[in-house]
Amino acid sequence: MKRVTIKDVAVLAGGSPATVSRVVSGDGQASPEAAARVRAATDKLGYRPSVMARSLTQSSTQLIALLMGSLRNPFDAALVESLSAGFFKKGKRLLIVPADHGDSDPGTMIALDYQTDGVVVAAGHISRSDSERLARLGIPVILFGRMLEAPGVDCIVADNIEGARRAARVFTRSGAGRVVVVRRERDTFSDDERVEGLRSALQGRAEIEIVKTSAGNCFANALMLLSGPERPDAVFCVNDVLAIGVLEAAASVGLRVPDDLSVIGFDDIPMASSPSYNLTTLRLPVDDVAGWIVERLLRRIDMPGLPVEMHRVPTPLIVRGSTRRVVSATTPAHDDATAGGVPGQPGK
Amino acid sequence: MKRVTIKDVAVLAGGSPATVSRVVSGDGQASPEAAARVRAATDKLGYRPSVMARSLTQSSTQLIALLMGSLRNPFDAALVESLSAGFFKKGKRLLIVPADHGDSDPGTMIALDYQTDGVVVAAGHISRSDSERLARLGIPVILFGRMLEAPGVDCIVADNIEGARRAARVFTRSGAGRVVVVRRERDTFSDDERVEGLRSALQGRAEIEIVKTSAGNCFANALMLLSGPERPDAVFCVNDVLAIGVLEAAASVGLRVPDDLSVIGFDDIPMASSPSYNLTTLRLPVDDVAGWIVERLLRRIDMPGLPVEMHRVPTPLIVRGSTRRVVSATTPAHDDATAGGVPGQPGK
DNA sequence: GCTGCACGCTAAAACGTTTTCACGGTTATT
DNA sequence: AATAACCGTGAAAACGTTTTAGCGTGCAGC
Repeated sequence: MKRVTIKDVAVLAGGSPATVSRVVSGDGQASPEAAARVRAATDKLGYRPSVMARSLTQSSTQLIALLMGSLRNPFDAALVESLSAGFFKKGKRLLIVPADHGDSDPGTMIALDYQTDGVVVAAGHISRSDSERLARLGIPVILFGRMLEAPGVDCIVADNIEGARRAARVFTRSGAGRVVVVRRERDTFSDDERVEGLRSALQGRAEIEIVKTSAGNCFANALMLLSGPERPDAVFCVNDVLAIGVLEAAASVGLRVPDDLSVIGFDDIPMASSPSYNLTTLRLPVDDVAGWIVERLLRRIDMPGLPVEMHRVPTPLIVRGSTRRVVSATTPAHDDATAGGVPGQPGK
Repeated sequence: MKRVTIKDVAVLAGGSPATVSRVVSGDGQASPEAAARVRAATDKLGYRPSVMARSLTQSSTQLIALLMGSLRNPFDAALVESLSAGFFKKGKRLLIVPADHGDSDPGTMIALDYQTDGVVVAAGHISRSDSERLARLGIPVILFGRMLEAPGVDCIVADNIEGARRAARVFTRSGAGRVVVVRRERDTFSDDERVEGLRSALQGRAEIEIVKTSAGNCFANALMLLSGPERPDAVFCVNDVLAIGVLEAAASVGLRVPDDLSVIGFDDIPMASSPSYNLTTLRLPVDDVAGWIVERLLRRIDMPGLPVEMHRVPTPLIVRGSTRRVVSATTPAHDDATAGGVPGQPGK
């Protein structure tokens, strides 16, 4: 019922709390006999130091706040899983903060309340002023999916523009004249970059229309789009979930993919490679992203003075069955539609 | 750089730390003027009480440990999201502990280290001895997906047996003679119940074969199964992800669903209702599960003496296109294949 | 005009650690 | 042989809160 404290261990081991502390932390020096006695006592009592008490005297709580939004998109779920495993291995614990609601405050507050060692914004949002406030208090922040220039804030973002360009090249090469871009309702940094990248690469070569939709309504919207009079030749979706909605709508109205319609997504979630979708997409490698975040945050916690880093993670084009294979005899040299390498499957 | 403490507020407000504490906690009495001065000071300094320090004197840390395994299955991801939102609304924070590796220790340890107010085992595992240890220390535990009789441990489990029976009824009614059960490689409490429920309901009416597979290999295994000489008439899968693998294999070998093959899954993940799968399944209502867990854990934290509760959540059959519609003229009375009600769609 | 009481507040103890400081006792250096 | 360096240890301070005990003050009741 009552917690076993360092004092209990001390009296059982016949020493002082200081000695016990030194033994369990492993740092300080203690005589072999004392250490043995302490060790025996801790084992017998099942003693575990209180992180709460420890973090009073030391600065670190070993806690990382993870701002996350919805996990409905499998990519986000995978990212959270990968982050959680990565940090856990390094002895850091994740405090999860739902950041759905656009308000950025909760994350900041919790980071302060719990004296978090760092903050990761995985699928949520945080305002500039909040991140600056955290940085001022010496709490490092890592942003995923958004560039924000602020002291102490590192960013990691997919190479959206180059990815979108690769998609554009696939489209133009197969002679698409009408291209539709499907994006989420809320404008995000990454989505903006993706459509802007596509638009700039398609400049003049194709007519572009932009459709905004939620994941839930994507099927219905795509249905309307594809059965309308001005049917597109190609659809670029800002993520795979939307792309799958489009594929389903296409199947539903009897359009053949890729003959009648090309579709390209973004992320390369496991579902994208399932036989019934077989979606061409730009891969956003989850484990690379998570790995970078973990490593970078730990390094910055170690040395807070580090200059900020803006990391772009490459987005290789994964060619599957939702786009036409081009025979690549027509176009002369710079054939890099399949560039970027295809390093293994997304899942394990 | 330096944390603003209650003392800083006290000197600025011209009072003592005790007064400040009483004002911010709202509990104690303080004169209106003093309260105003304190309030002004906290605002000006941006003071936030340290949860760490607070939990030294009080018992509660407002932390809940969440043991979770992989989030690859959308159901698990949705559960974590729902739990996180639910607890957050109640002022509790979630500490996530990856419990993939079968070892149960990490969760227990972390619960102790951080003096967690409670533990939720969402998609992981915890041993009997560990949960008993936690209970002995006054840390409530809630188990999802597994029944474990231990003091202080509440359990919530899907009504697997009744669900499986409903599936069995659909199969027998459409005259299935060969039924295959697809389950995960690792035996879990829920999976055991599901196959046992099906088996007992099918007793003598059909030949049953059991196949174990991982989600990743499900497609390949189903391919072999369906193209073999003794093709089944119906497949019952222990979750929707597996069922979708089977559906894809069926499509791939040219089997028509439901004419040549009936398929039933479990969970009712959003994907199951997508037009290309249209999977008949047993719904496991995520938000109900999460809601019960949140409410139950909070109540038990409030009053630790509560008798343990074993909750079964109903699993209504959701009839879609992967099973044959029976005209229900043949069978006499107890036609409850579609019983249990169909309360709305799974996602929002 | 005392006693008693409620009120507003402060000083100090407590929570469970880590860490600094000091103190003997060895052992090494001259 | 004296001094220095070192090692193992314990007492005590510190971390930022909450809470208990106590201390004046002013007001009502006798």
